[in-house]
Amino acid sequence: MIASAADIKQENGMESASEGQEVHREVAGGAAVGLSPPAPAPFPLEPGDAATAAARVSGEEGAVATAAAGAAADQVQLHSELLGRHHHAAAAAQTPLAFSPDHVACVCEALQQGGNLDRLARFLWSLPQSDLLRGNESLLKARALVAFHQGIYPELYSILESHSFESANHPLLQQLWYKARYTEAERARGRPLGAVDKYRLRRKFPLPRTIWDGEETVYCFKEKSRNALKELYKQNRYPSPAEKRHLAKITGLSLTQVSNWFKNRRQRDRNPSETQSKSESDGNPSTEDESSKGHEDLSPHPLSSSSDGITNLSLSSHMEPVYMQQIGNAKISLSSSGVLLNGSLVPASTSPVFLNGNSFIQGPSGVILNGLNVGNTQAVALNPPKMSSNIVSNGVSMTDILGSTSQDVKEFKVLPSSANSAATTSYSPSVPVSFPGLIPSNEVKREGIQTVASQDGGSVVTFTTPVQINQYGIVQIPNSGTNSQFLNGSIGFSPLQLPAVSVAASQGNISVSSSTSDGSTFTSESATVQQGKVFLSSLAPSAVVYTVPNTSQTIGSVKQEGLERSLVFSQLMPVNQNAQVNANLSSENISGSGLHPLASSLVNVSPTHNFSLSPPTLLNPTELNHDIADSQPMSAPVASKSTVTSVSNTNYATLQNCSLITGQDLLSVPMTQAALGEIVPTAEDQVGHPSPAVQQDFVQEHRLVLQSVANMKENFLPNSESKATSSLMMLDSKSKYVLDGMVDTVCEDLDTDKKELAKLQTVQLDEDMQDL
DNA sequence: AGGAATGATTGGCC
DNA sequence: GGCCAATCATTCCT
Repeated sequence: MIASAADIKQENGMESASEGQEVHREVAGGAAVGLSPPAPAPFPLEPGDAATAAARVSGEEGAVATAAAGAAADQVQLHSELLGRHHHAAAAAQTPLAFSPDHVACVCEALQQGGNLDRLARFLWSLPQSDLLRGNESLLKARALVAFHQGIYPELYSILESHSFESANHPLLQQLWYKARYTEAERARGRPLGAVDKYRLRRKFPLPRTIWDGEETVYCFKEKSRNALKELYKQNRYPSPAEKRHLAKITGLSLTQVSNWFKNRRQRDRNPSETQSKSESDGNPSTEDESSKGHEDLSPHPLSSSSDGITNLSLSSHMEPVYMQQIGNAKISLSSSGVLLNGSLVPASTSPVFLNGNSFIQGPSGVILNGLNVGNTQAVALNPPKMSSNIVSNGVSMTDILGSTSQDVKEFKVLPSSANSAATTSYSPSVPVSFPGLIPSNEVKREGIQTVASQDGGSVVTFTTPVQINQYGIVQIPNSGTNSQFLNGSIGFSPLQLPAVSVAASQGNISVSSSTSDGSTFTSESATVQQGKVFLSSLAPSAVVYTVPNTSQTIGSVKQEGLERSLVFSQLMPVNQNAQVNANLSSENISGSGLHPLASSLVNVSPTHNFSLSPPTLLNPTELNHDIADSQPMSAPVASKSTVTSVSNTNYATLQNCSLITGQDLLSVPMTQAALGEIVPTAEDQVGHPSPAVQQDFVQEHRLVLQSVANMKENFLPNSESKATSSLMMLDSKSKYVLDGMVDTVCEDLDTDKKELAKLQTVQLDEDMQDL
């Protein structure tokens, strides 16, 4: 058994859990079964028990079980009973399934969550061979668990190596892998293994790429995480709690780990004699201490960028940062000489800030957008051209987002990292996004100089003309560097604050308006893209499409009002006032380890953030002919601290697939079965949208809905076709996760050579429940 | 195996 | 609750 966090770390190189409680919970949970000493011999299998097993799971875990899970279990019971009668007959293999593979997967998940591997084994035993061979990931995972439990390690290795698992399942499977190796070695040696022994075993038996994103770790920390820490350390040796949280989220580390890192770092810098590794220290003491205070005020995410495929440009009006999501692979170059975004220096030349399509942290001089803030309100790109491993899995660093791409069409995994790390929802479309052409090489020019002044004393970013969006979707803001200001003692740019920008897309047109929501001093301007061109025109300040209401609420340790609040939106979604999106993938609230590793495929969505958008005046909802019938009022408070809404468009078609949400409407999140996995596209160009499993508790109070509006096509997308379907699935009874819905959106663009897949809108918000 | 590098923990202080 | 110094434990390299 894992006895300590260190052990966890040991067992799973990818995992660095510092929070002992979480670790133990993990051990005590689903993983506990898997990690317990394998049964010496296969337990008697009684096919008839499979039903009871499944049923009992839902019953025993009734406290958290959902009706859906129960129903599934019932079905399983029926099925199992049926199979049980005929199991030993040759006909068993031909016995038609009483339920779909999804149901089977659901039951597997439920049984795994329940921790009863014996029953799981019996259930697997009861399944027809054809099902077992089908390759369902949940089934494979279940088989791996059973193999481990039964001590059939060769089979375990074979399973793990034969299928490329979703990254959400990696932590668990990695533990199985290592634990099996350890156990084998222990048996061979006849004595317990020491730390060094285990380490050597890990080196000897590296994880197969099927359960590992390939990202190397050094001392348990991934290099990207380390770089992010170093970058911030250079700017600020004493990050504020908010910054730490953000950093924790972007790095996938726990808050404790981040704090420890800084603490150790400071200590070892103070005592160079102890450690020769002074090299990391930036040797710029002048920027060290004083920067922290200012940071705290400004750090909260003016500009954030999520990894692959999603770019969040924060255009904030004074206290209300707004994240605007870039499309496709668009890059935003703020200056030629590099930009320090809220405390992080971003050399533009060497460390491009990839908004939408690339990691925010790259290279040795990683890019931290908005300093630490990326994490807190981190938007999650759902439509990255290529998805990387997600941050969300237990103990898996969020920085994974930069990493591997799942082969699978859909990869949606949200698992809190074991140590309060950030949770991320990611969605990887199977179809590459063809961004070029999305925005015609025609210029998007912004003429005139716009100066943005922040009322809260924040940084001011002045854009000199022209702002251009080239054919590659790169937004170029010349001379921005010269106008940057040093804020908070930070070197480089202070948080980028821009007027709120509203974007409405219609039939290839993009209208962008920026204005102040609250009488801010920002000059209102609007940009309209028509037929490939973007026109920026001044608008009355009142003409705000996207604004974040001024709320004076402060959440958590964030003292600055509005700083924690951020709105991330894409051109896709005009959102009206009162529309709220509460989607919080909170890792801190729900530690990955606290969750049963087995439930790794489930998505945690916890409510911590919501955003309120003021009604756009630029675009009249009626004009857009939006029709959102399924909208539901949200019970969540309108004003919350941090708000992150991320909607990603990666292609032109996506832009067209806009949804306008009116006042009381809810954003509906397309839910697919992430855990159960198989998204069945209805059309060739249809992209299944992985949907986060919403934490049940949260779902009750907050409905996160991403909704695609079909109506848009009439006005804007004559050729596009979108449809949304929703379904409710309950994934597992124990983990309290609910697959809230499933929405498949299809967008077909006839204007393009290739049909574009509609992208999933995602909302990821994350804020600590603890703060609440 | 030894030692450096690094993350985590402990106890004290403010 | 955060920071510090000291220390322990693990990771990594040789």
